[in-house]
Parts: sequence; structure tokens; C-alpha cells
Amino acid sequence: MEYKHKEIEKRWQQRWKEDKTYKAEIDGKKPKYYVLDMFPYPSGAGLHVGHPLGYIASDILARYKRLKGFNVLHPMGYDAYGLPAEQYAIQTGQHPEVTTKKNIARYREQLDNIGFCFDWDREVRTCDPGYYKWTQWAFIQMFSHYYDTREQKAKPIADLIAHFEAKGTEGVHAAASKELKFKAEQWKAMDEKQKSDTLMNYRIAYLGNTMVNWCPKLGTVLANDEVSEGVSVRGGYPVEQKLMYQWCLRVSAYAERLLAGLEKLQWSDSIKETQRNWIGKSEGAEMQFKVKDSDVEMTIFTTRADTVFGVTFMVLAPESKYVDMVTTPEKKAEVEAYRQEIKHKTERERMIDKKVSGVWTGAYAINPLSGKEIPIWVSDYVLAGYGTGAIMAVPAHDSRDYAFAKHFDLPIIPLIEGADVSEQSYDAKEGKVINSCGGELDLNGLDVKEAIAKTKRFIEEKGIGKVKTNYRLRDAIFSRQRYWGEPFPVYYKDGIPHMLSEDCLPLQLPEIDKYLPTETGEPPLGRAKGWETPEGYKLELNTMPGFAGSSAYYLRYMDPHNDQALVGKEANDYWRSVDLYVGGTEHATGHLIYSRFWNKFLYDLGKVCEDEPFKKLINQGMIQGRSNFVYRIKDTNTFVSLGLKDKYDVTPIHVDVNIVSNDILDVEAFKAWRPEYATAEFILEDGKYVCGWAVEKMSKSMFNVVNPDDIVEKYGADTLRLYEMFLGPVEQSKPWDTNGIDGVNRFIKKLWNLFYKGDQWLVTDEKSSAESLKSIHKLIKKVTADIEAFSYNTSVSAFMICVNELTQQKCHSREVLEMLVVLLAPFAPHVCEELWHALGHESSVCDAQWPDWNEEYLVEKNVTYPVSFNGKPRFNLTVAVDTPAADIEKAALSDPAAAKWLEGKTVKKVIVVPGKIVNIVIG
RNA sequence: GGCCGAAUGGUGGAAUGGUAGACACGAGGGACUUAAAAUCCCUUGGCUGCAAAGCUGUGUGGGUUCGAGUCCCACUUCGGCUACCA
Repeated sequence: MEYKHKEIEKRWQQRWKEDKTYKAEIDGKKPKYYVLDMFPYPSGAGLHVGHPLGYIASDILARYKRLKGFNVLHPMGYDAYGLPAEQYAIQTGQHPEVTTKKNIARYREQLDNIGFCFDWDREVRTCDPGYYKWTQWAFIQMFSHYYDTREQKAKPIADLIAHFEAKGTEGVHAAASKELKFKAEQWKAMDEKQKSDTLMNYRIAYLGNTMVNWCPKLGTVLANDEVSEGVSVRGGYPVEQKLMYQWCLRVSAYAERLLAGLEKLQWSDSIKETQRNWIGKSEGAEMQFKVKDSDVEMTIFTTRADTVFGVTFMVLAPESKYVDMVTTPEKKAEVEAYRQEIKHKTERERMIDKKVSGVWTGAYAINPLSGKEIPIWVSDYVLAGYGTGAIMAVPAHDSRDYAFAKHFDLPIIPLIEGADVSEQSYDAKEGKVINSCGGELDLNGLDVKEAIAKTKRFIEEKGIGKVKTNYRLRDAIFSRQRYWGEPFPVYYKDGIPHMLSEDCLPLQLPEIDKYLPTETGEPPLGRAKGWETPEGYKLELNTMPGFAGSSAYYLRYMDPHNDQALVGKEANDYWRSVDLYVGGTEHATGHLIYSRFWNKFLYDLGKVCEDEPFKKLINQGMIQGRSNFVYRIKDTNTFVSLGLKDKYDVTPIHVDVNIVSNDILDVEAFKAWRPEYATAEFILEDGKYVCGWAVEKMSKSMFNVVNPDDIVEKYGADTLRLYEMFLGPVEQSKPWDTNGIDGVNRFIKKLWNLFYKGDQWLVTDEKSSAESLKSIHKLIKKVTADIEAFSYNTSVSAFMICVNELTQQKCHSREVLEMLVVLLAPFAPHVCEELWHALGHESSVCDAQWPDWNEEYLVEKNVTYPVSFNGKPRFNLTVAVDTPAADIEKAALSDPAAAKWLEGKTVKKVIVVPGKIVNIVIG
């Protein structure tokens, strides 16, 4: 029997499918383990070898946990709504669903080729009405709840209404867009529209005016993680800021819980830190500044209350509501001109152009502590969206204020002893405070931290301001002016939004004739005929963003066919939450925040039993491409090999990596690759054409895309799986390099040769030798530890060592080989299944039991210590394994080899590390 | 600017503070073969040496330690994320 990967892999993939080998069902007798991959967006390009890296790693863990006796849930599905399918639809008129289905079929085929143990009966697709019913349902729940800041949880909006009826806003503790104050009578006097608008201020899903990332070219709003450096990630079109009336989710209400929840998660420090930064908690103070000759009071936010005596001016964001309130009539035109100028700059222009700009409003404010008059400026370096959109500027101790002060020649007052502010500001929060005494407050001589605390106490006592915690985390904008997304379960009656009743769900996405906005500028859904309720009320024209469908999909996998609930109680109580989540770091501030928010909300409603969705997170690294180059001599059709290229004037040209092997060009394939190369000539080295290489992003234009299907075809899925793991630590980014894959392929053949020699079956029932038992138990110990630690590259090495040892030992013992097959099964399931059955088993190797190692087989009779003098190893000393440390020391000193080193020297110290080393320090 | 991570042979990468370079690729040599492929064996960080052996060596400079690739401090370079967040 020869190792024929194609036959073997096809056969077992077929059997697994027929037998539903990987079907997961609730089983109270077994502990559960939920392993999840971030589901892919099925793009038209299909998978390249980088994509399955994380899937292979999680697949290994899923299979391992199953062998360890866990009931494993390992599902897969598709994040099916997305811009590319919609863009394609606009260009071609092809319905996005058609494109998406086609892409999904292609993805499925590619995934199946690799032999994953997904339970496909649990597949979800976000664009499936049976699925998005629950996305719509969750939205209705968010609309119908508000966030109680005292109880720190979501509560029914009806409770809030009852409170308003009874006491107005008195004693209300609710997360809100802005602070409102009204009495019960005022509430009762409101008409329906006013009440609706008021409640929008509190609802978790609400309509509000927000600055959004607007992409005119795509005709839609984009999420922050869909924008990079001022252009859209998809398409690279410019993005501008625009104020729009949009559906939003009050994610900010959960800021503190999202921050606190990180503590108990087994996520990498870097991703937790990224989330902490994104949430951006900052503890400071809000302070009131009166405007001179006016009754306007401006509220500012600062974390440096101690620097209030160094405030030499104030700055307002151009969009700030205070600008109109304070600007003097003679400055009006100038200020307005500046605001217009800023408005027309895109985010990108603002970033490139870091010039200091601003304009004086003509007004002065009064420093509440020193009583000094300070000018009020407007500048775009102050952001409207953070804090109050107004700051007190302390140029001596803030670099941005410093740059502004220098540019406009404003005074700079140093407040910290020894700080030289002639060239730059001193931003550090340390040192002794000076120049800070006025009125009833004296901070001089205090440490900065003490001064901050003292100032905070003072302003609270005097009613000048209050201690305030700010979060950078903003509410999520939830509307998209697109077709290919979940429709909102919303209709409008007299201009007031209402939710559809739950039994109308799912509200299905209607068919439309074109996928473009309407002539009147409405979103594409404006084209849908009969897009209204049976009563004739207009339905919402926006659709939901990409993260809507991906925020709770992990819950749906637990109970994917339930039409009564997102997830049934029984299923949720059993599967609870994801034990291991594998995916890329690019979702750190998008999906991973929104999912946590979504889950916490459902937790507040008692719909799910765990507060956090993903217990442990592993971020697989990115696989970069490894491009190959040929060197064409200028103005010729002659190509020169890498080693000789410096002798000519050459142009490097990307060449398809699939016609290069171990950096050697397949010359005939190259000639056939492009018509213009058909007549190409070559200058070879040793009869070969050697290509150059470089690490670049894996993309079609670099001709460095490697399709897993090609690898599977040539070497088999098992080789691909092992090789991807062998490349290096899963979490590390690395270039794909097909050179080296032969090594793991050889390993599988060597493994095969332990079982077969030609057609001869080699396995015997003879007693295993001590050395083979040692080899295999060493392997069990190593692989068990490595899998738990996610160190798969060293596991693969351990397998290679073990197989080499067994080959050398000519070990064909059934006992040893059975264990080997079980251990390797998570990594190379096909060949192991084949060998497992060849060993006479009826059931799948998936149902075998993970072997335990026995230390006894690993124990050495004798131990060899390297004996060192002053840390340099000099000779080896072999003693019985349980020799006491003192006797090892004695043996080392009396060994004849030691005499040479001890001659004429005194022994200062002898260090014996049991089992490891003897070091003799001589002087 | 902020945060995080990395730096070890020709290459990918191993090393609970204890013989650096496991394992694999590549390269060189050899066996088998008419030949090639496949397979197997040997060598492979650098320097000196016929050899035995010795010296040197984990980005740079310091430190802790009997002992540092590993821990601490400073620096250099390269990646990733994030960014006028007051």
C-alpha cells in the first residue's frame, strides 16, 4: 500500500459527511467545550493559504478536546452581508444574494478540502431570514430598553415612562444623550411626538443626530473600522464628516462594564489594552467658565484641574454650540469663514495638513479661580465629540496648547518647578507646583497628583465644577444607506418611529430593480414597491451595518433552528459561552466590542446566562505573501538569474509564485505564462534560473497568492494542515513560503512506512520495546502540554522526532502505533483515520481516547551531568538517577577529569541543580 | 505622539535563569541507479587547526546572578495597532 493522499482524504471526508461524525448535541453527561472561529465574509476571491491558519489551529483544539472526552461545539457560518457584493450588484445588476451564495459555495468547497470537523448542521448565514429575524428582534429589545446607571443594567423603557409620569426626571438615573430636566406635569403635557423625541434621549437603540463617516462614492455611512486614513477600506474612496439623523446604539452606556469585564477574560494583554484605549476612560473634572459681559457659562473638561492657574486662553471646537453664543458681532464673519473652511476639509486633509489654525471669537472668559480674563478662540484641534467640545488651554503643560500659543503668540505660564517651557511644553504629571495661588486656593509646593485632588475637592465645594469621568467610547452608528443588509423592523406613523410587533418578524428584505439610491437621494430601499406595513405606514429605508449580524452569531450556533428564541434556555444553559475564540486582531475595536456590548445587553434581559461571550481569545497572525521576481535585462527579452543580475542593467518583474519551486523558475511554464514571454531567453546559473524574493501583502497583483486547493491537490490536506502549523507560532505573522513543505510531506510518508512496506502490513502484536515506549510517552507528554499552550509548531517537531526514533528502532508495535495515530489525529485527521481503521477499528479515530503518559517510561536509570568550571562545561559525569545532590558533588570533585581543573586552585562553591548541571566555581 | 510586540545561522524557527541553534528547509558530500526521480547516510553559526581541540557567538551598551537569548535599566532598528481624547 502506498500513501495516496487524494484517495484517503476523499474517502474519509465522504464518510465523515455521511456519518455526521462531527454533529454536536447536548449531552449532560459530558463537559462541554465551545471552540469558535470568527466566521468569514465570503469574498469573490476565495480563500488563500493565509485564511485557514486560525481554522486549522482551532480545529486541532476541537479534535483534541473531543479525544479528551469533551462534548465539543465547533460550528462555522458566513458573515454574508457586505459591501463588495453590493458594489458588484451595482456594477452588474446581479442580485447580491446570488453572488453571495456562489461565493459561499466556493468557500464551503475550499473548507471541505481541508477536512475541518465543523458541525455543518449548525451553519448560520447572516442574510438568512431565519437568522436575521433575531438581529431584528434584538434591535426591538434595544429600542424598548434604557440603561439604568445606578443599577448598571438595561431596564424596560416602560419603567422610565412610569417614572416620568410620577416624578418627571427627578431621581432618574439613566444613560442619556444629553441631560434633560422636566417635571411630571411637563411630561404629561407633551404630545406624542415630543414624548417620542424625549424617550430617544434614553433608549439603547435610538435615533439621533450624529457626526458620521460619510462616503459619497459608496453612498453610505461607514463604521470607524471601515475607514482607514480618511478613505474607505473597501474601495479606497474619500470619507468625510457629516451630521446625520441616524439609528444609534448606546454602547457608551456600557463603557464601564466593558472595561471592567476585560479583567476576567483570557485575552492577550495587547488586545485588552487596545480595548481599554478604545474605551478611553479618563477621570477628570468639569469646570464652569463665565464669559465676560455675558451670562453665558461654558463647561469644559480637564484631567489637569491643577493647571487652572496656567490657563491663558480657551479653545472651542468649530462645531461647538458655544461658538455662536460668545462670538462678538465684529468677529462673526471671520469665525464663520473659519468654520466653513474646516467643514469642507475632509478627515484626510485635516490629517495631512497639521498646521495650527484658529480664530479669536473676540470674547473673553473669566478664570473661575484666578479671576483673570482670557481670550476665547476657535480651533479644529479641539474635537466636538469629546468632553464638552471646549477646553481650557494650558500651553506650558500641554503640547497642543503650546503649539497653538506659540503660533498666535499667546502667553505661557509655567506651573511646575524646574520645567523649562521655552522650547516645548512639559506634559508629564509630576513635579512640584509653583505659580498656583489665588483666591482661596493655594497649590504651591504640592506634588502634581496632590494638586489635582485638592483642586477637584475645591471646585466641588465651591460649586465651580464637578468631578467627572469621561469615556472616549462613542455610541455605535447603526444605519446604513444600503440595500444588502438587515432591514429595520421599524415603520413611521406621523413621523414617529414604531417597532413592528415581534410576530411580524422577520421583516424580509424586498426585491428592488436597481441597487442604487433613488433619484431623490433616498437609500436603495426607497425603490422597493410596497415597502410599507399592511396599514400603509412607511417602513424604514436604512438597513443595518455589518456588525449587526456578527454580534450574536455565537449564540445562534447553540440553537440554530429554534424559531421561538435567539437561543433556547436549555441550549444556552448547556453551551453557555465560547470557551475559545480564534480570529484576527483587526476586530479588536469593532466586532469584539460590539459583541460584548450585545451580549451584556441580552444578559441584562436574562436572555443569556453569561455576561461575557468569549472567555479565551487567540489571535492568529497574518500570513503575508512571498513574491518571486525575475530580472529582465533592459530593452531585451532576456532574463538573468538572481546571482548574475548585478552584472546587467535589469528590471525586476513579479512572477507567479505557482510556476516557481524552491525559488527555481519553471522556464517552460514561464514561457507559457504570458504571450510576450514565449520567446524569452535566459541566462542561467548551474543550469537553473534562480528567482529573487520579497515579503509583501498576499494579493493578486503581486502574483503571490497561493490557493490552499493547489497545495491539497499536490500534497494533501494533512500536509497542508501540518505545514501551516509548522511554519511558526500561530499568533505570529509570517510570510507564506511553500519551500519547506516537502519536510512535512516526508514526515507523513515516514509515518506511513511504520505501517506498510510496499503491500506488506508491518504492525505486530509483539511486546513494545522500552525505548519505543519511552519515545511515545515523551511525545504524549510534549503534545499534551503544547496543545494546551497553543504551541503547535513545536508539537509538529515532536511528532517528527518521535517518528524518526520509531523508524530507527524499527518499532512496529500495535500498542505504540495506536497511540501515535490518536495523538496525530487532530493535526492530520485523514491519514490517521485511514491508519486507525487499518489497525482494525470500526469507529472513527475521533472517538478514541487521548492517551495519558506514564512518567515511569520517561525516567532515566542514569543521569549525565555536564560538569562546569566557572560556568564553562568541561566534562560529563554519569551517576545513578536518584543520587543525592551532595553525592553528585562529591563524585564530580573526585572524578579524574576534575583533577586537571582543580590543580593549584581552590574550590569556592559547588552548584548542583538536580537533574541538570553541576557547576564548580574555582578561584 | 501613545500603546503593544519583535530582533537568535543562508531560511522558517527551538530553548521552566542551567551544554544556544531542537525540528525542518536549503546547501555540500556520499550510497543506490545506465540515468533521473524517490529513498537512505554524513557534514552544515563563525574563526583558527591536518587533527585533537581552542576561541568566539542570540541588535548595541550597562546591570543583577556562580551562571543571562531568557530578568532589570538605557539605546538602536523593524513591525502592528491607535491617534489633536484636553
